Amino acid sequence: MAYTNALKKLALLGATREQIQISSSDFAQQISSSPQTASRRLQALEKGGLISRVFVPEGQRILITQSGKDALRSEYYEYQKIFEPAGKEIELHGKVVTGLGEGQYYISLEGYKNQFESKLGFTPYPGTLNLMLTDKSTVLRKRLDESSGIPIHGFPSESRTFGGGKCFHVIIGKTKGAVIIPDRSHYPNDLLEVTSSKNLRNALGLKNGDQLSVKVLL
Amino acid sequence: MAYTNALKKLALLGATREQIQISSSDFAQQISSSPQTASRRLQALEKGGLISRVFVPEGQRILITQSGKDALRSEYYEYQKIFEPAGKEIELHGKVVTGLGEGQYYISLEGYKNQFESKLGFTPYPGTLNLMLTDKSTVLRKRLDESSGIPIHGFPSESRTFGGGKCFHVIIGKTKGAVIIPDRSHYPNDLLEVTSSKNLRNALGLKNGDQLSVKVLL
DNA sequence: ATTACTAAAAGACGAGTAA
DNA sequence: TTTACTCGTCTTTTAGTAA
Repeated sequence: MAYTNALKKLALLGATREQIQISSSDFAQQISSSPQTASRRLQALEKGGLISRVFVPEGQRILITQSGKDALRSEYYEYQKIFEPAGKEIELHGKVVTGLGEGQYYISLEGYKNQFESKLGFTPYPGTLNLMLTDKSTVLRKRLDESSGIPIHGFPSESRTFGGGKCFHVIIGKTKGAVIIPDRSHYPNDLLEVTSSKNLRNALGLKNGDQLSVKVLL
Repeated sequence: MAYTNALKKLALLGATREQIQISSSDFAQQISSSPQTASRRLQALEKGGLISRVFVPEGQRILITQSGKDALRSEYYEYQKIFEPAGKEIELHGKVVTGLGEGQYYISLEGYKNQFESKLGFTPYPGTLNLMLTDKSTVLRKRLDESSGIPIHGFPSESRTFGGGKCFHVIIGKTKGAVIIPDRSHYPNDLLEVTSSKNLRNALGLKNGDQLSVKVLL
């Protein structure tokens, strides 16, 4: 994690999104160093797998790799933790959308329902409220991945095995509920599934497209 | 800015909010260094005015100063810029509140009105929509302080001088408008004043307490 | 136990140079 | 022009020691 500052500069130049073209001497100015040091930094970042490079006559084209982005993101999380009030809840914002209707099915299964009742303290209404998160909140939401939350265990049935997941207590205005995050690796990360003892759509008078913000308690 | 990592660690230990007690050797583990280096870092941070220290037999009590917090915040902003989509707009969220009624008065003054018309491209409705920002958005809003925005100049009148400020284009759902930020130093930073050509309350069917998110274009 | 000094070891830096 | 090597210098770190 020594060259994170150089990596940050590259990111600010847009290298998280697209290849940027830059020479060692240009980059030297960015990080206030000599071209030699700049060159060394880029070598080190490449060696560490944080960036990928292609050389062109005018310099090099640089793109930050996934693991580079991950490194930056974890730095970002640390600063978020510093400025997050109390550091114990995060606020997510999005608009109400129609879900896939899966929530209704899963929540009504005994294997899940019992766990929700004992671990969350309420019997979930059979049906979830789906929020399409804003870009900003999608980034924030990833912090839930880092937190263990309240684990919901999977269980086998006669025909198939139902996967596990985790949930978090959530407050929607004055209403209590929970966010459900399945362990499935390909779960869309801009979708937030919220459950409560009541039908949230009716209780809050929500319709598709309405904006809503929820406070997730870590 | 060399010891920003040590400062970050202190912040993560809670030293932005309260004095934390720590010894050099404890801190050494936090920053993966020897106690000597840890000690020197703390000295350097103190010398730089980023932290204040009180010595106790078991070690020292450390609190991050305002200028230390500022340094951290500007780091935070940089990471926000990286993960902000397109990096050109920020999303603020808050709830509708009743303003002081000042907006209505000021906007109708010729000296301001003419500037709004020429610089924003619309004639503002005499009256502003006031948003009480969430904690999260209050932090985000500070990025507007760093950006120059569209300057609104102050002007003298017969009786008094009217101060200047700046504004930013803003999108509320599908409606265009502008955020107005006066230069006054004691302007509350959790309040966002939004204007548009229409009466936003009526146009969007808003009432006090309603949640609303707006996209501010930097 | 601390903090913080001094001095040896390690590491990083930039100038010069080759490709 | 590049990138990236070597090499001498300077900075930073750690170990040891004192207070």
